[in-house]
Amino acid sequence: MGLHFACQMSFLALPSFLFEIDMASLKAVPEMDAQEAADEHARLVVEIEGHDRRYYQDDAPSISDGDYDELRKRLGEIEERFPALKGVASPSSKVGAAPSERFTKVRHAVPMLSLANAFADEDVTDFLGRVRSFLRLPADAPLPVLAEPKIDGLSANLLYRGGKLAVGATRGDGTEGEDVTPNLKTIADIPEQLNGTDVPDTIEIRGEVYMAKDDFLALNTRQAAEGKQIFANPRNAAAGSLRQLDAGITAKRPLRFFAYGWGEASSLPAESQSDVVAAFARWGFVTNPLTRLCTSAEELLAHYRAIELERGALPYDIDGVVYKIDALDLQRRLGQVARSPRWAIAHKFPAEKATTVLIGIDVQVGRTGSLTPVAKLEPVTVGGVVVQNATLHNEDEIARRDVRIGDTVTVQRAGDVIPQILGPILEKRPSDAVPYVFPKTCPVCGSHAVREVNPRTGREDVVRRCTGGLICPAQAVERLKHFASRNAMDIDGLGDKQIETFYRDGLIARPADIFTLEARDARSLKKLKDREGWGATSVRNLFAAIDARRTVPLNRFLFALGIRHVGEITAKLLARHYKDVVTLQEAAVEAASREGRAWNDLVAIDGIGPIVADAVVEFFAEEHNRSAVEDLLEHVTTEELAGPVSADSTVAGKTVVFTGTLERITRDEAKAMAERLGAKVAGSVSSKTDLVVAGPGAGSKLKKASELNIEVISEDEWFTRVGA
DNA sequence: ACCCCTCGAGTTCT
DNA sequence: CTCGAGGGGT
Repeated sequence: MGLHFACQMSFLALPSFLFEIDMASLKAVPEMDAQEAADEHARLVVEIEGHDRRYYQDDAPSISDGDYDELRKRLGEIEERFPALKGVASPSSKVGAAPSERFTKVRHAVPMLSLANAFADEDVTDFLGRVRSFLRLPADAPLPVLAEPKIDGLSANLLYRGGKLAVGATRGDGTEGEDVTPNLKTIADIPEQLNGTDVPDTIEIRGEVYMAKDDFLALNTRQAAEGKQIFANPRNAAAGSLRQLDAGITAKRPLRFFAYGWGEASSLPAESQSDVVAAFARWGFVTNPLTRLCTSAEELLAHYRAIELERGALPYDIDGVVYKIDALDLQRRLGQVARSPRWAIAHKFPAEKATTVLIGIDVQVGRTGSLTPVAKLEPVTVGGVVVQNATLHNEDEIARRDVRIGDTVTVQRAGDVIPQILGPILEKRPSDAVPYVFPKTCPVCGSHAVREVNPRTGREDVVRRCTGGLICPAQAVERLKHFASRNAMDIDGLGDKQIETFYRDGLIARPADIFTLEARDARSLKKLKDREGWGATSVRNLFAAIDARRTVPLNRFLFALGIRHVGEITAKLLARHYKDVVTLQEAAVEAASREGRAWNDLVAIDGIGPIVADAVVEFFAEEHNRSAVEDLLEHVTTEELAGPVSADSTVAGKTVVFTGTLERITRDEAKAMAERLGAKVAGSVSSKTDLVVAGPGAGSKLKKASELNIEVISEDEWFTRVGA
């Protein structure tokens, strides 16, 4: 969706007010009038929900448990005095009796990870090679791998306590899903009670909820006959059926379940993936019959091809084959990278392709000024979804593929999600089609758009950027969206749509304007609540959401500024090193001269090199950026980044350096292990290092450690210390 | 001087 | 999710 602005939009200078909220001592509840109570209630709801989200989803609570309890208590008091405020919108309804309109969120005890993908045979052999080298297994050592079809459904997590189904949830974002227990209980393949002598006290069973193909067709026939919604494919039908608020409806839908894995478990009935899954079958689950234990790459690939041949004849949809290292001790040693395990991979079937006509190319302007071409396509169904847009990435990509407007092009959904344009079908090219000429000026503000030259490589950057900066309305809007977005300032109710209209109407032009919105609205004749689509409640909620972010963790604030090359992680690094914005700004200004300590300090931070440091320096060198930050700080207080709240291991929060040859595990394993225990692994010894683990052959790092008086231990001592 | 991995930035659709 | 760039190690 492109932005459509009147091209010559004047840059709006908005009055900036000093604004202070009256955070004076809270009134005793009985003295409040209904309006005050409603206001405070709304404010508390937003604040509590924000904390909940940070706690459950981001794993980064920003207040103490005690303070959080205070907020909940205050909310309870107000609701007791003004029961009308107890609504579905209140987080208190989660613990209260009122049934929520949505499903309750459930946090998975062990996150539900996603799998890395393999598309070619080579990716599979690479995977096995990586596993062997990570584990230091010789090429001829046996390495059993379990292969099973990847069912195209939705994964679910079933928590059994004492053998009884306690909670069933969807995968959600992997960390937190929705509680759909009553719905899952209607599925015949899901036992409510597990039978067996080796059933653990507590175990989370994981598997796939799906709908068989013929059941899906029958359901659609029935739905059509009753004039109800028909589903695009079995997966959508399964998802729609599972997420019914009325479990009675789910019961009438022919859902099935294959068990294939587990999350938290108080104990396990076996020491290999295949044996544990076999135990699931004994306990009463259905497991997939095409599961096979293989011992070589050839065998895995043969099984893949066998399944691929049988694919059409199978009673359910599948989109690939999953390979899992069978031995659980090896799985544990392999651990995980980012959010997928290193011991499993999904070998996908080739993506479905379709052809359609390229009817146009839009150019979007990003917050950094980047011009991104987006293909406008004649709508076409690919993999069960109608695709109308597809990114063309950049200028070079269009030239490389030589796609022209009017061309018939091949489209596929890569990794099953993002549509990709593979290229034109030349035989179908209209005779008058001309090569696409990428605009050299910004389509929104008309400024020159240039490809910067990378100072390191001397090569041109792939992206062309609008040089309009401040005067480009598209950039201004995108920056504001970024500022308010969930991982940045996280201002609820100030979404993309709102920002676009507020900007267009001159209400918000710069970040600081967000925080003066309420005060200006109070004086304005044209009130927000009179705008179309707005009411008194939504305005109150918005102001409450804004107020809730008048204090934010420094890392969020820095990320929100949108400094080039400073994303979430780098913002955290900066926040950890400089305890407030002013300190960072002073350091950046000082570093501009490259004399004195400031520049060296900046580049010394692990993860920050000259390019990133330069971006920070340049940001604060701009007068308008400094004044934007200054104005923001009139309204926003930053707080220090809370230290990593991690496992109570002895090395949690410590910075560890591994050096020399490690004999029991590889370097990668050591790093993964330390990180699992909440430690930060650094590459070189500095004053920030807490612990050095040295193997034989350690050299300069060991010397440096003793100079700095840092504790050095051996690999064996490391294992003792972390209790492994 | 390269190679690998992580991070940033941009994107689609339900 | 994917691509390219940046950082850091070899």
